[in-house]
Amino acid sequence: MSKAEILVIDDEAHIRKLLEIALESNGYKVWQAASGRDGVILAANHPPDLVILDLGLPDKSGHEVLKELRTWYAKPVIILSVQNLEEDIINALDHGATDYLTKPFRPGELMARIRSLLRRDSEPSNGAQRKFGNIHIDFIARLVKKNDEQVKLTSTEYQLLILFAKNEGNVLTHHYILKEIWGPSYLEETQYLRVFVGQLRKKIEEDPHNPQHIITESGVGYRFV
Amino acid sequence: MSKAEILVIDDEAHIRKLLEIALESNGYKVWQAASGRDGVILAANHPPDLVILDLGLPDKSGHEVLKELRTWYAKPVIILSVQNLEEDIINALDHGATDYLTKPFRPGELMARIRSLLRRDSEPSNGAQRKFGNIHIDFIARLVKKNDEQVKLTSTEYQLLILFAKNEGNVLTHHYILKEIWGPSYLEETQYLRVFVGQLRKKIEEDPHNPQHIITESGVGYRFV
DNA sequence: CGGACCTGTTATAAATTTTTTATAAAAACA
DNA sequence: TGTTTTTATAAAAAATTTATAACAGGTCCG
Repeated sequence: MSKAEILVIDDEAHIRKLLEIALESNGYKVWQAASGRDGVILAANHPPDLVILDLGLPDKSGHEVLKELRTWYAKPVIILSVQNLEEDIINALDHGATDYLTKPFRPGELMARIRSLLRRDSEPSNGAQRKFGNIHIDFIARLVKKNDEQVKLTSTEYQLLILFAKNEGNVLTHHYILKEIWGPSYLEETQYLRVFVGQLRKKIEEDPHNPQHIITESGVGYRFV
Repeated sequence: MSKAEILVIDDEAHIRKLLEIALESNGYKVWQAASGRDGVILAANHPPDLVILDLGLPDKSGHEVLKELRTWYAKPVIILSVQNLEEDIINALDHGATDYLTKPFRPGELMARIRSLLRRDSEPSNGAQRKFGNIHIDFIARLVKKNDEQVKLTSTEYQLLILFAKNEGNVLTHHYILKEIWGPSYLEETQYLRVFVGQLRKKIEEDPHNPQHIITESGVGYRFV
């Protein structure tokens, strides 16, 4: 694999410099933007493999940049923020952030996370398939198998499963799932989600009444494991 | 790390002098303000790493200064008070004070508290996950582990734990917790808190009857360590 | 056209969580 | 010490959230 390219969007010059040094010494190619506007333009002209985005930007809030990016950009976005607010984390994750660090952070930890995200991101593309216990997903063939036998999923069910698979282990909020699958005007249609989660469970769970893969987090959302 | 900067807001010149000597001899850079107004302005122009604030100020009460600071300032604020009024202390803690001392105080104790607060503030609070002894919290995955095994928390229990974790070591008053979790109209529902603290203890404490993490501060609130 | 299939919708049962109540235990206080 | 206040815990009732079935309407396809 050639050098992974990483875009840093941060208004603070010293943070950009710090990240530049750390990232380049780890073999990444680094692009930099000092404002949200520049960052979005740069990302559009030259899509990086990963974005590091500061929430506290001068021109537009990081949340806006994230939202804008996510209209077309699918790769990992790591959020930096001075705050350690659960609310903020949920909000950023709701809008598609992949990971989250609060300043001050240890560069070593950031590097570890970047490695993990890039690894995960390159996995499905080389094999284009992943396994979750007895569930096997082939992204190219758009095929799902449970215990080696093919499972027939409808379009919506498949999208839902892919979304879960991409976020293995994390809780996905109702709002986030609804926004991703049905669109932003369906945020309150939690019942759709229940119905489709039910259908998906019937097809991929060994015992749908006692799900091992799609775990419900009451009051919050679902978690895929 | 470069010198931590500490702002002292106190109208009594001899106290300021005492603190200046004590703090500088401990390697801190000291800023001083003799009035609440000056203190707020100084803090805004040059955000310090920690604020020491006297409650008995001539122009505006220390409570007002604290409130004003807290609209944008997130770092530790240590309250000084001549009186040993429980009410006053609780009020200050309710409004975001981090710790408090009553005059006369021993400089050694103040230094110890400052060290502890600054250390905590510069810790690798990566935001994504933290450890408190045998308790491990992953904010991204919204996962809590006790001794490496997953603990299932309800939404409210989790929020409560996060609030505690964010304020490790501080006393959180009943009012403050209730306001943060249930909202400002639940300030008097202390019983809710008792029930949920009990549930949380059952799940995360080794011995719930002899809690090591969630410590009761009778008459005041709880402290998470 | 008719049938199979999928999505969206509604109704209702089941499960979980929160709130309330009661009472015992512990701590603070005088 | 005895009294009062505060806290802990269990258990109930209430409220909320979730699961599931059923069905209407639309679409696709032969």
